[in-house]
Amino acid sequence: MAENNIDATSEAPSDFIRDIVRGDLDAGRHTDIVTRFPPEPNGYLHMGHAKSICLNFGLAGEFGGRCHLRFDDTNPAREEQEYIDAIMEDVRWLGFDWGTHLYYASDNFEQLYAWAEHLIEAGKAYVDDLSAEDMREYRGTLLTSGRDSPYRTRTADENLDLFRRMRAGEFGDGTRTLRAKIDMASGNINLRDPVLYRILHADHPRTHDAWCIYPNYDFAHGQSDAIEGITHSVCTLEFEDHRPLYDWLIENLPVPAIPHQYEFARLNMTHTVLSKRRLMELVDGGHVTGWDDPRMPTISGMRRRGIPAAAIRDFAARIGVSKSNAVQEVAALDACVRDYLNQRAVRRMAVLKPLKVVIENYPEGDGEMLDAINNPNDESAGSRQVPFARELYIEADDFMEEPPKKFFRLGPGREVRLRYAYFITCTDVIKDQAGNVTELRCTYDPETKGGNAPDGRKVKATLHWVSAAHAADAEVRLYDHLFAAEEPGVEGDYLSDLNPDSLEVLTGCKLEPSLADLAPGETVQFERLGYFCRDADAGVFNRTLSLRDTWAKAKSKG
RNA sequence: UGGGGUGUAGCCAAGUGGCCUAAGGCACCGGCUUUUGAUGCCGGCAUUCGGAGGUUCGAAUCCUCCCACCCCAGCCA
Repeated sequence: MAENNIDATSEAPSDFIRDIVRGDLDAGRHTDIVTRFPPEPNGYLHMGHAKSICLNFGLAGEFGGRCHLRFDDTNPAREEQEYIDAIMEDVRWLGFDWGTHLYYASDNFEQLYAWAEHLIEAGKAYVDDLSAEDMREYRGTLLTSGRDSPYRTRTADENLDLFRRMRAGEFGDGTRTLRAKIDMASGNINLRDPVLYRILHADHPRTHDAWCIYPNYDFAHGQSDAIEGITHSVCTLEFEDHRPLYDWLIENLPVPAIPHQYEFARLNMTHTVLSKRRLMELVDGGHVTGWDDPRMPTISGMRRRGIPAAAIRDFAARIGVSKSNAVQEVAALDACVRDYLNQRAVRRMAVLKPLKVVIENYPEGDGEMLDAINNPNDESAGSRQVPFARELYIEADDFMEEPPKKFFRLGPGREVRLRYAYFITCTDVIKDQAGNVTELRCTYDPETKGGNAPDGRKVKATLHWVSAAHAADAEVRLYDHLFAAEEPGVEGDYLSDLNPDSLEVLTGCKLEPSLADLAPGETVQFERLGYFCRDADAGVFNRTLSLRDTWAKAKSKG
């Protein structure tokens, strides 16, 4: 999969954000657009972030602008270097490049501080001594307006003095804040004198102990946008009512540029959760093996699971961007993964639940090498040699002693094709004491080498197989939805919706020899089964996704 | 009468007064092809756009009222 960067969807997406950008460009409001992806380094990136990354970098790419990667690192209490590193790796893996435009909100701390003093001098910000509890009380409620803090009328000089002493470390955490002086009666709670700075004696991953006061999101984000020259600051819907504050700060500060904020609906998907808080709980609670557990909707989890970056990009393009709260079915993502892998993944044979087969009329000894096509959808993928011999393994599910009418695989007396090999007929069924089928005795027709009968004889099924003597052993991990419920947590605790069968570990699986040298991280198709990815853990394969299986569906319907 | 949003098929989503008796994708249902019961191909799938009124020759698109759902009361982002 070297050409992971080629997207399946070629048409340029159209949505309200792109309409706005196009309009701004056409009207000459901007000659170049600049966007940004602004993660807080307090966790790993997930599918929801992927949607945002594709939007922001996509916009820059489509309209000839650029997209910055900016860490919104204004809360040292929960940010870590580990997350910064992981985030950069994930964005790059997704296929995007921020070039030299890597920024940190913390790089702006000095400028932000100066702007805070500017607001104080203009009488538009004040130092408040209210405790968090009192401030909540003064803020009012959704239905009632708030009241002015008793400290709201301090003079600019007094505020300046206090604010400088806050920076100097004279006060303890939580004892004072810097607040914008806007309107305690506003219907928009974000405008009821929002906190701009808080005291936090904490070690910051980048500035360490240089500061003990930190700007919060509202004071850092828009101003960082202005400093970087961001033209379109795209965020999610929950920030919609922060926009008046965003604009108020931009208007009241001598910023070098005027950015604008636009909001779109965040991604929701069935059978999973997309919130850093919950994903963190799954990791900390040991419900998964880590942020990169293949069942996680994190970018690292999906990567380990074998999902190609191009499929994720295609998914982002297909679902579009809107303002309506929507829940995407995972099936839509699955379709993107299958589309991509069907075209690109090389085919191999592997038997997950082996059933031994002995071809009684086949000569004993080394056997022979047979030619097998690597990808019927891509001639350039070529072919390979697969060893065939007297003793083989076939999939246990491909045999039934008493096959029902619609089952057309192997059964006593039946003839089927072994892919790229021969037609075989089952002549005898060997069982153990308990009556379990342990081995099949078959005969083959030497005339059918390669898989076709010269007499035109047809067969109803083609089975995958592996030569017993040449097979490599492997552990294969089968994954299912992490959550059994479509929307975890709609009723009760979301953890109670965890799917107890989300992981099935199969050992003693038999692989064709070429699979032994597959590179970790590469996804291939196991014929008739699905797509599988070699894990970094040698000898382990993760199932990316099964193939569509109309037989299984028909069977379950009865 | 707190503020801000959203409502188009099972799930997404185009559409911005007349080529809309409403794109496209996913899902689903048929048929054909097939050395993967995969893939591919063909066909089906909203006389209707949250509801009710109104404006207009003409409305999913404009107006009014109503209904439903989502977000906001962190010194988180």
